[in-house]
Amino acid sequence: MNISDAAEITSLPPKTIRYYEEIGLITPGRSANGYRSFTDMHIHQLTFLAHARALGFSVEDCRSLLALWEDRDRASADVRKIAETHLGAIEAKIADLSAMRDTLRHLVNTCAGDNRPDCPILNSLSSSD
Amino acid sequence: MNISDAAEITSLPPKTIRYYEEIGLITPGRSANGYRSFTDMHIHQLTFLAHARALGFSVEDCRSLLALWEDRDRASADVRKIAETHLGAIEAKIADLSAMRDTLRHLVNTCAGDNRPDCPILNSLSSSD
DNA sequence: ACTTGACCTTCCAGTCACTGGAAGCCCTAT
DNA sequence: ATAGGGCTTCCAGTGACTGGAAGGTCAAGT
Repeated sequence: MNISDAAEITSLPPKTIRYYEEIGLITPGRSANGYRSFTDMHIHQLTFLAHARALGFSVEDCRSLLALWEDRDRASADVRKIAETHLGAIEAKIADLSAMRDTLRHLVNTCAGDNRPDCPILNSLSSSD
Repeated sequence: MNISDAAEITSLPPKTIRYYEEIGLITPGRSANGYRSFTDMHIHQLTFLAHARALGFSVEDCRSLLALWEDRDRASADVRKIAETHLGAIEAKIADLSAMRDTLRHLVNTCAGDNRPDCPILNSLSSSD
């Protein structure tokens, strides 16, 4: 299977698949003409990677998760630890963004948004407290 | 005022201040010895930038906001538009992250996290549906 | 046989907003 | 004179791709 088929099946761009090979996440074979050749195993790996990335895991986390997935002697605790750490990071990011959202919402709501220059948004950004 | 004083006052790293000059956000003068020289105006600008960045505005948004701030004939509508767009982006990001968080939380909660290899997290990542 | 067009390949550069580090100049205090 | 700290510039790296150029390969149509 060539790269565009793998791309279609996994919904990953060909560029991304090449990148994953470059950083050693997958190692597809090569056909006689030099084209990458993807087997079902590679498709499974790419699907796994796509799902993990969609959950926001870093590529390095994905590397670890993929290794655990392929290790029949893994402990689920190792997987869970990675997931918990990531979950914590996501929750922290949500908290940060929520604080920004609240502040911004307030500022947007108090700004007239007309032709006049007075603007609580700018006032807030320039205030030193 | 030298860069380390400006950095302390604004809580911005010296490197960041140099970067802001490099990309044309600020244009501090130079002392005879070649050191950057920061006036109150620059401190105000840097403070403004630090606040805007803390609210998640991109550097390019910051450039626009700074220009509006310094334009006495601005329309607050222009400021508000930038803020609204950014607010929308933040809300979208929160929605994305919240979906990830919910999925991850569920997976983490259903994973035993012990020495056994069975792991709903890996099962979920490898499932094709 | 030839051409067209869609594939595929590699390699280089750019994204965003810094951040680290090296090499070297400047200033003050001892 | 020297030691230290602060300042300068420049280069490279971060994460995870993404765009584009230059060129090889393949199948179909004429």
